[in-house]
Amino acid sequence: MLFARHGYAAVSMRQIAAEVGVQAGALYLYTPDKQTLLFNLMRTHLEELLAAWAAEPKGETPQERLEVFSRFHIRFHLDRPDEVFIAYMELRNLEPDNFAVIERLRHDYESELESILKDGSETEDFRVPDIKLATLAIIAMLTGVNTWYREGGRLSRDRVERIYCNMVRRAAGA
Amino acid sequence: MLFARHGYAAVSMRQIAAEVGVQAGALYLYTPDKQTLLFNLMRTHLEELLAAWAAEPKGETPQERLEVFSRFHIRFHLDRPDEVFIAYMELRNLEPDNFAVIERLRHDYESELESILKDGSETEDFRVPDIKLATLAIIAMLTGVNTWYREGGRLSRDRVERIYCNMVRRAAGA
DNA sequence: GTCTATAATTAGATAGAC
DNA sequence: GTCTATCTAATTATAGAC
Repeated sequence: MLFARHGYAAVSMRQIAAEVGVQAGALYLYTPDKQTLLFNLMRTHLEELLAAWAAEPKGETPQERLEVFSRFHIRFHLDRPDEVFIAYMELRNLEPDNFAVIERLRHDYESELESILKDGSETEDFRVPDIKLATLAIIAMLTGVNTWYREGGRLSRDRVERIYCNMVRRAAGA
Repeated sequence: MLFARHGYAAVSMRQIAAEVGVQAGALYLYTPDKQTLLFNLMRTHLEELLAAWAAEPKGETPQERLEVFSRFHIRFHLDRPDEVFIAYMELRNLEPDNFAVIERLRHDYESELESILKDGSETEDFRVPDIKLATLAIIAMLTGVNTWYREGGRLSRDRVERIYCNMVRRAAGA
């Protein structure tokens, strides 16, 4: 997607139209304006993320749940590099109302990991000095895969998932 | 800085001029064009990062060196949120030649952590299945602090540094 | 449903007065 | 060294033909 490669502000409606194969005016049959186009891309992405996580079979123990989450996060994000990039990079180009909606969705997702770490801390499966901080640190680490992973590179996806799972597990003090 | 808040492409030379307190034409006394302005911001930031790291007193053991690096990284990045944001977000707006220079500088910095992890793996201070991957994962985790940390928030900087050090140490299998 | 044409605005960059 | 004025090109969005 053009937004991912060049950024929302740098891409014109004409360029988008050319990529889709229509003239610029025709785009306005599908979106009221450029801002709404960006907003819907990001909203759809995050709603799909939450729906996919809800449909994921959960583990029993906190340790299993943490591993399931880590693998799910990497898999889902590597499958959608463009959408992930946009969802992280274009937040500042959202108008305030749209921004609030997106932030809410993102927070809902973070809460899923947070509750795993919280449960695991109470059962002493994990040892984290600060649950919120660990949540954000682990998500940052996992999402970082998207910045360097390339299909057909040195490491297979399964190998990457396994290594990151290991680091996450240890970062959580498991 | 305006580039950090709204993005390179979204900010006009007129807006920059207004912030500095001059008219648009006067900016071209200080930069040949907008692209060079962005490039110099990013280059200066990364050169200062490398210079500051070079001036940092290193530890003796791999474990000490990893802790020094983690604390240095967090401290330096929290001191310059705007520059960090720009250096990470505006890579795609650099022209190819400029991009190559910036990427080289970034890689030089990553190599510093990589060599710590490599040395520590050989002495068995650390246990990482893949050194390059651990390097990128740790840097992503540390840089993630900038996305949520706010001065005067719930946790002091020293506390944040300490917690992250702990997670990094564990992620490295120390 | 798509195109062409265009309105209204804004962009980066330059020229010349002072 | 800065400002005013301006050039050229590109922008979002709309109107109306087909």
